[in-house]
Amino acid sequence: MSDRSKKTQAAVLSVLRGQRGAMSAYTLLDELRTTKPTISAPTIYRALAALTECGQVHRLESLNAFIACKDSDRDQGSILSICDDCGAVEESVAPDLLAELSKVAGQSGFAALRHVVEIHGQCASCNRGGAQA
Amino acid sequence: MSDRSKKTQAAVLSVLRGQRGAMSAYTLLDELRTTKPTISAPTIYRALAALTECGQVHRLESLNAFIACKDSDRDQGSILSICDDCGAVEESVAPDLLAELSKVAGQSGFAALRHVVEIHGQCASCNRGGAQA
DNA sequence: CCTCTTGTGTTACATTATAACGTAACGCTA
DNA sequence: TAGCGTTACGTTATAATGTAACACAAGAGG
Repeated sequence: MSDRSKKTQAAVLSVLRGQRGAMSAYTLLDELRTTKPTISAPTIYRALAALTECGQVHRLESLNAFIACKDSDRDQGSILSICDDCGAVEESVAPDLLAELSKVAGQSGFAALRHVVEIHGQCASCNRGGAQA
Repeated sequence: MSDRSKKTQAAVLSVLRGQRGAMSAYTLLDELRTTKPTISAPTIYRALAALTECGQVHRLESLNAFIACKDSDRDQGSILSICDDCGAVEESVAPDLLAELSKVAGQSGFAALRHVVEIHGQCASCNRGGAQA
């Protein structure tokens, strides 16, 4: 993961950080191609995999999209709140709750390794302001 | 949703019920084509949408796959435990926990409408038996 | 039987994701 | 800086997932 890959990852991260919401891999690709026309889908996916692995990027499973991790909640499972109106995503950290989830699943002997917790709804401003279709 | 659609949905549900784990839409399609060769992807997706809507089928967002709802926990959000080794999926119901999740997200004014809670790990038998790659 | 509604099949395509492989860049050692 | 091994990249190709649009057919109701 030496240097070139770090540069790719940095570029990816930089684009993601410049977005208010989540981006699909191909939107990201289009964006990156404006500055680096030869970049390809596999490269993007490799970078995203590495960034997700080390907790700097979250994959939104329910959107097939990606977002830069805002806080330093690396390696702690996050709770992601997704506004279905404006696309904004908030991160929350609540290790106790995730532990509770593991416990519920564990009642049958299930050993939890990774939590996917995504909450769809309306963010504060969309909720207040009424529908912003 | 009259009659024909119910038959399609019943067929889809029947196939899903015959599976131990989750199925992708296209696996389902292949399966259904053994008895009804003309059935098409859009039809499958329409049926899955209706069944998901009314709580008889769960969509596994992190797998892009579907599974029949086992219990009568309709319309209550489910916690889905997915065994990464054998593909088995367990459902748990814990309304209190989902409410807690809503509360955590709600701290910023977010209004939760739908919870996606999927836990990856190992089921009891895979965990006990060691890796069954 | 005729018509209206509704779901279907078809076609076509968009979107998301990855396998495979040769090559170019890098990093190290001397 | 030359040589060499490693690693990530670009390319190509394709797999997998999902949906828009539209004409047609099946069933419901008069």
